[in-house]
Amino acid sequence: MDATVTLPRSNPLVLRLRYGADLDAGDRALLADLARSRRSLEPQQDIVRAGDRAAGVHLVLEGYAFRYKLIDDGHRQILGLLLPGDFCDLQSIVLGPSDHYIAALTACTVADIPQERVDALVFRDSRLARTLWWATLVDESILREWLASMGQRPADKRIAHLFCELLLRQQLVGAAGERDCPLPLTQPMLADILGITTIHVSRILRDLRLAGLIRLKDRRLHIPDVARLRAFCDFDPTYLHLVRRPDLEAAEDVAGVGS
Amino acid sequence: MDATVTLPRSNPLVLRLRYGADLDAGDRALLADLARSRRSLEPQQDIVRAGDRAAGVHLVLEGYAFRYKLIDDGHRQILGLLLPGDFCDLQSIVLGPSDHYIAALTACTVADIPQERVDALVFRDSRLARTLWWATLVDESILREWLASMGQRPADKRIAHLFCELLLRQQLVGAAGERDCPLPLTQPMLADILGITTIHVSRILRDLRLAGLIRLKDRRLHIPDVARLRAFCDFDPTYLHLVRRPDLEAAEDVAGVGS
DNA sequence: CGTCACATTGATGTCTGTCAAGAATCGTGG
DNA sequence: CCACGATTCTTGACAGACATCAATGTGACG
Repeated sequence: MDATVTLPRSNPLVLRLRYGADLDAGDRALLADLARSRRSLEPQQDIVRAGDRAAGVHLVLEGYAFRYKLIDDGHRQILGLLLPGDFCDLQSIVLGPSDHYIAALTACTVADIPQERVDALVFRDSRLARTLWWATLVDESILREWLASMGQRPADKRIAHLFCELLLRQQLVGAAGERDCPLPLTQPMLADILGITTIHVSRILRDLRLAGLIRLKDRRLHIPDVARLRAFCDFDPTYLHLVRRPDLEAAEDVAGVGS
Repeated sequence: MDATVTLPRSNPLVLRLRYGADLDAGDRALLADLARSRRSLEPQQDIVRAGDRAAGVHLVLEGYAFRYKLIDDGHRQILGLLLPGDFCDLQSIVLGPSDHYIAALTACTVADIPQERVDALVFRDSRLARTLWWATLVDESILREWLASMGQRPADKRIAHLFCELLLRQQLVGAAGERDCPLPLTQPMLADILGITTIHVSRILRDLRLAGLIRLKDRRLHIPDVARLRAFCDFDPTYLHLVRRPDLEAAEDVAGVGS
């Protein structure tokens, strides 16, 4: 619960957005500047509440956060995990009040960014526009994968798939090793992510442990053989969109980016 | 399967995007112009294939389309339905090759729009930028609701919730009445949407019919008492973001929209 | 008229949920 | 340092939802 997620040396936002576009020093400076006003949050503290008028855009700098919805007054469905470098509610500048909740999972540092600043970046500078939009689209892509997982994968592979994703996403921001990463998720949280009960999470984790696929200790996840776990759950990282595409440069020219 | 979805009198794209921003005549003309090159598709014909280099952006003008993923070679998970006025792959101008498939569900008319044209609109004109981005963000919001539904609602309420959503989304583009709308989904399709088997879909539909909540005839869905069905499945349309927000105008001023 | 996909129903099995009860862990305060 | 409560985590017994297997009926279409 209080496992501290390592702070990457560089700005996690810049680390993440490398995959969105090739940013120059000026772009990076603009991005880094967004993270100036920092705020610390307790675990479980809400960052965004559904229906609230958006005061600004929030960015996770340290720790984990998560999105969730409440269904039928009592059931909570976790909709996604937010790691350092992820925007919580970039969409609010367009959509307005959020339709879901966002809360700190671990102790967190977040940046509060005034709407207008992001707004100006998004709708004036086309390369940054592309990059910030890219960030929301990757979110959407991850949601599609989670939905596919929920619908078609049995619970054990669903957990395994989630673990593969978390290892990789944390590696992106320098918060994980080759075969291990922080995993500050309690079993009740995992249950809400996977749409199953805590009790089942416990049993499945035991089975995965017995199969030698994972090891959990001190709120860290160890994966002895990443390839084996990936094969087990049919993990294909394409949906994270981590490859720079050669054809994007051409598209950027068309859009008239040439600084 | 071959039920023809009514063509709204006005351009469905313009009808849909009304909720994204207040567009002037010039904006509407630009949007309408996007839909000039039309193409007809057979049911089940793929519009976008995962991994393919994106040739352009696709827009549904008539009929239904759907997104899906294939898991473990054989299991298909439907990730969303695309109705007239919905972009299939607006995200491709930023993300590149799609990470999922998109196919026609009924006979469809789609517009093929060259990447560059959308690209120019998105990254040059800030009001249209906001509007097109809005469209993708609503997609994302619907995905979150589907995921929540999948994780926390039992199958019967999941179907009911889907039906409420479909009735409303079709009303938006003038393709539905007060209490009925086209429903060109076969039971195997519904099964893939809900993550259950065809057999179960059949039984659940029977139960809903016996409960007097729905009637299905000639590929149309009739909902005798919409309020009752909404109550049954806890349907709250907030996630569709159909309200214009007063504070957006202010934000638009900041972004320098005032044409 | 035969084929094929869709739709319906029954019998049975399995995954996951519910109920119940301990055990382990952790933060807090005495 | 220990005690305490509060979460977690774990395990068992049982029930229910949904899957699988099988069979039959229906309708569209060549």
